[in-house]
Amino acid sequence: MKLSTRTRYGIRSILELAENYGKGPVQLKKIAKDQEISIKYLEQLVAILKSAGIVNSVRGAKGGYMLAKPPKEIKLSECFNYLEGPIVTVECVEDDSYCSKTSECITREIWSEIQEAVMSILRSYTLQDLIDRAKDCGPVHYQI
Amino acid sequence: MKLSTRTRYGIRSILELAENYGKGPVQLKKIAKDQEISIKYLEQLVAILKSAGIVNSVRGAKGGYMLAKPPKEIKLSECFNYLEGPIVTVECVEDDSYCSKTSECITREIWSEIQEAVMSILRSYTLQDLIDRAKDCGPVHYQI
DNA sequence: ATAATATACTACTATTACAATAGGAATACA
DNA sequence: TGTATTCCTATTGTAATAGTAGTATATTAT
Repeated sequence: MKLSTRTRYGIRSILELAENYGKGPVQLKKIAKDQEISIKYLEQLVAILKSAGIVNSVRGAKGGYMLAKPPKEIKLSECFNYLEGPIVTVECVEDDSYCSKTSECITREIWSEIQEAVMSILRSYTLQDLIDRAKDCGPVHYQI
Repeated sequence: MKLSTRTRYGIRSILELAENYGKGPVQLKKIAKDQEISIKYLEQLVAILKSAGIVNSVRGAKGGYMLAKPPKEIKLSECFNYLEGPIVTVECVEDDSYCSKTSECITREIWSEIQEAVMSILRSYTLQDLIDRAKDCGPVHYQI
């Protein structure tokens, strides 16, 4: 149950965009340097976020990326879902028809419970919450 | 964040042992058949549980495996930890020295929170709870 | 004793998902 | 026109998971 680098890098990048919300596009070159991530790998991560509608892009010179909505309106759960993929501990939790016994399966209930607990925590934070808390405690560090 | 088959098969097997607690050893041959798992693969999973002290074994003809303690005294969290490995969303959650910024890192707090939520759910169930709930709702199904 | 049954141990192979690299096309600005 | 940037897609590398195989060792039953 380790987070993938896709999720870790992706969220670091989103937070950098959140800090710069309203200040025009941020180039991948800058994010790559700040976060010490390969720019080519970053391109792919950001593509996921773009197709998810979380970020917008401007092509060409002076282009870059920006959040599609104010940080206050983006929940951590959204970002997580697209980067890490839907949290599915076991298939049957999402797909009733995966197994004929879902309605009577005890373990399935527990995986559902866990999944819901994780999502509920992620839903409770917006990007704005994160950058605010960062400011409260001094310099911004996103080591996720 | 999908569970490995190691965890899924492992817990299914443990539950079968829990059902048979006090009735002498259960052979892998039987578990393998009941749960539709390769017996050779099962050997390895059970070896993990044995070295963890969760199950005991009896060698030779009429041998097999059994829980080392009553189902009531085995928490799901224990089994999970040994099978899936410790839940570590990011390294820094467990290892303060992993990063010099842990004390000021906001995202780290959130991963800690999630990790603790998952563990607390797993800690709240014993194997006995699971087999009891199974009996409440009819035939026993462990499709985990 | 010997045969049958079962765990114990160790090595190997296959498959998959993740991580990262690479090259070039399209777009926009100056 | 040249430079900076995103966009697209193919390829490769790497590590973890999943599964197979063979043989050794212990116990029971005949």
